[in-house]
Amino acid sequence: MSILFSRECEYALQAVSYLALKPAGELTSIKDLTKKLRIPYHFLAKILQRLVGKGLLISQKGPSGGFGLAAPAESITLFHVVDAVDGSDFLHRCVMGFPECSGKHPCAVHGTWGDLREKVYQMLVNQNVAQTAQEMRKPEYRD
Amino acid sequence: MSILFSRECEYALQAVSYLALKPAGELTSIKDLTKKLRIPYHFLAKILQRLVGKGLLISQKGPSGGFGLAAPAESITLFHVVDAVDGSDFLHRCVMGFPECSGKHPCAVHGTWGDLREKVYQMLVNQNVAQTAQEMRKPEYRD
DNA sequence: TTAAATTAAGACAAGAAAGTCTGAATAGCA
DNA sequence: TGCTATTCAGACTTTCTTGTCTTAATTTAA
Repeated sequence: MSILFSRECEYALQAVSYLALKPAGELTSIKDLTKKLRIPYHFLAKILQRLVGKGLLISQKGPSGGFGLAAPAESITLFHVVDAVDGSDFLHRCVMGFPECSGKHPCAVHGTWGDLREKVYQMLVNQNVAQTAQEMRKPEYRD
Repeated sequence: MSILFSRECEYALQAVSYLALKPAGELTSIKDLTKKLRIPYHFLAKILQRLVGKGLLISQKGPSGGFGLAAPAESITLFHVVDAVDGSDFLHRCVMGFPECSGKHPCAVHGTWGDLREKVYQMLVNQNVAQTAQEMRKPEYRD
């Protein structure tokens, strides 16, 4: 299966949301993150490094080092994260996989899916990680 | 990446749509199907066999054998095909991958995604393969 | 009854995604 | 300085998906 985003992308969304919960400037170690989220340590490390490379996160080595948002949480949308990890091809591909499907040669659900896809896009663009962070305040995520 | 359905599922949707174009009862060989759709022969064979197993298609061996729909095209929806191949987990999973996300502990986009997902479901249920078959009448798919 | 055309079945291979491990680099601190 | 905690980088492994191949079974028709 495969629900819109790769596992890596889902992890990225969760991790960035968690970081958005911390005061700006505070760094969080991978160890801390894996304790809250249930994401394999080394896999998460790789994902965070990639997000640093994309400019979404900053990092610092050494004791009291870790990762933090590179910009205010309000300014980072879910789409920024998705685009950095999975890219945005899903906004263009035919849902039935027809290579010929396009505005000129639409498949049977081209229009319907196009509308829905646009709404998914709006959802991702309108939601910033300060908002999704609220999720992490729930009891399931507390120490 | 991963746009909602697996490659196998996309191929299944295309193949069933193509079969829906033929008069009821007429059988189509794998060779014929691969000529129109650009799907690897043996992979398509495997997919068709699975659809026979699921009761969506019928098959017959030997010369002039092949595959055909097991029911009237109007009665087979896209959802029947998707469910047979990929299952319907995508109707339940959290789009951000939070294991805890549910009606009781919704994530930030739980509601928004729930609405969109329901619309995707409606799209699949309301579209039968007689309708999607029309797509295949277009010049790109003619001999 | 034999030959040809087809599906059936399942082992195998290649590729991609997910996850693991190790060693190096860096930073803080005693 | 040297110790420790951390990220960085990349090779490696495992698992899943996608695709290929081979052989058997079935059907039709000459």
